Amino acid sequence: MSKKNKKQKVKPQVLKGFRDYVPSEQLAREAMLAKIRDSFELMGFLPLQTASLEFAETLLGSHYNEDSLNELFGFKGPDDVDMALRYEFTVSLARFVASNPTLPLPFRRYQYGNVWRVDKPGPGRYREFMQFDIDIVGTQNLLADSEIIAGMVSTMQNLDVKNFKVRFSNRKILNGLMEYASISPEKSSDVMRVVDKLDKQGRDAVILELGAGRIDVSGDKIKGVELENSQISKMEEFLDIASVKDTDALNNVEKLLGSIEISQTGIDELRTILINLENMDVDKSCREIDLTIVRGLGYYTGPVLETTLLDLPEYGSVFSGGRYDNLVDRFLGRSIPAVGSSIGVDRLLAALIALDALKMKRATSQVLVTVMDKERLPDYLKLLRELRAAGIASEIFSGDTKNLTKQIKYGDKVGIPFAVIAGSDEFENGMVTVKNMQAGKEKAKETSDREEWLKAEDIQETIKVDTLIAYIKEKTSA
RNA sequence: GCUGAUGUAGCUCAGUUGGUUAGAGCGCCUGGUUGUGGACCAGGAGGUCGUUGGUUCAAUUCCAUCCAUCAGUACCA
Repeated sequence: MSKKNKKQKVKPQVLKGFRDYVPSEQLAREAMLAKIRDSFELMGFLPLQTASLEFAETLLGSHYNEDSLNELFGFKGPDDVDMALRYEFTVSLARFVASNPTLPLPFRRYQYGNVWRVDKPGPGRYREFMQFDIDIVGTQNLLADSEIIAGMVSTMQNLDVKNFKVRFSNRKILNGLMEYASISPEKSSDVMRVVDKLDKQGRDAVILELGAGRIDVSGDKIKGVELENSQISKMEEFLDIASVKDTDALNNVEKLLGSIEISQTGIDELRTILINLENMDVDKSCREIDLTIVRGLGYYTGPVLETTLLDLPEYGSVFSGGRYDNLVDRFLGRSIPAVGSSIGVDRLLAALIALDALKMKRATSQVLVTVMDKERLPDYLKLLRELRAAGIASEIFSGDTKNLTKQIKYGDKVGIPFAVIAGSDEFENGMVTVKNMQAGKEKAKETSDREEWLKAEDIQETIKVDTLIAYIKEKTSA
């Protein structure tokens, strides 16, 4: 058949939107998770872990139909059950709360893990990705909303993210706006969706989409919401004042919508939150009221929250949420109010890597113990054991070669900062040689002569065996 | 989903106005150097030219199709 007898091979490919995390990325990711966890536990949040798979009906609720089944990783599982991978944690949290009636409320919990969505992948956007949520369930007290916002700011700060802003608004103001512009309930979610694009597409595009629609730069037609001109001009009145921030924005919107009860409630709530944030001493430069914030999700009922990186706005919101007072209804038939927010861990990680804002560690080992003389293996293992007992992460060269060149090359490639070398020269005198790989790397830049480089003195030192641990500790702490 | 662009080695790309053995740089492997990384030197592995079909004496090259990737856009519970 074919010219060569080729072995049947499986292509080593990953699914669209899925990915591997190489060790250096995973180390950064786990360091990030640890910081987030610390931030939330400092605020008294408790960990919860729920099942990755849920009944399709649990996840989708009233959306449980054919269309929505295509939008998630759903399938017929064992025992003939319709099930799906979770696409967020909030519904699972509601399910958990509904099935644990003795749970002390308010329940402050955090949860992190993978979620799965059938979305088109983009920069920092995957089909399997990690989210890290905080929520407070069982209270309408705006202190909860304020705590969530404060937690968002402090978490971003603990992650050493420099240039970010938590922006928030209130769905109640928008609900009143729908009333003001006489927009029917059927159209209001479409209108919200369009207004949500203001940031990305700009005011002109939004106005067009509220009316007859527009044609985008690629020539693609975008359907409009088909509002009346009178409705659109009322929306414009709002958009004009929405570009102003904080107290001024609230005062302006109060003039426009204050006569509508639900909007006034929303305005008052935001004022309360502002006062709380002030008393909590949350850095003003890290948060602001922005009345253009909408959030696509339909289940939000009150404050809505978003966090953007000012240096990378194209990554979208990296930490967002809001108040959802009706989600538990699905399971209980009565309301349990809740508010929460969620970090897109992988999106944020991708953004921070793109900003070069993370220290990327490559190795966990500080020391590589090389093996030159097989007869001396017990001595090498003793060194290794002592290093580890002293809390110094170490590994012995576990490859197949005795060739020292290759062992050192391995240490260089994987990024281990120190190599311990010992042969008969050292053992007979109770000594050991420690090579500083980083110093060697710098020296290599200065010299092109091999002999000179190998003889360079400050790259490695031969010291007494019993001073090895103190030596490494001193070098690594500096 | 829609619009457009692009698919040649692990990566970045060149190339063929259709013609027999498809190239470069980087990376990788081996040796120089089983007591030392980088640089250097010598050698080596690696390609169904994205898929399938069509036109042709002949297709990696032309045409169609599908698939994939990228960008924009839509949807996003």
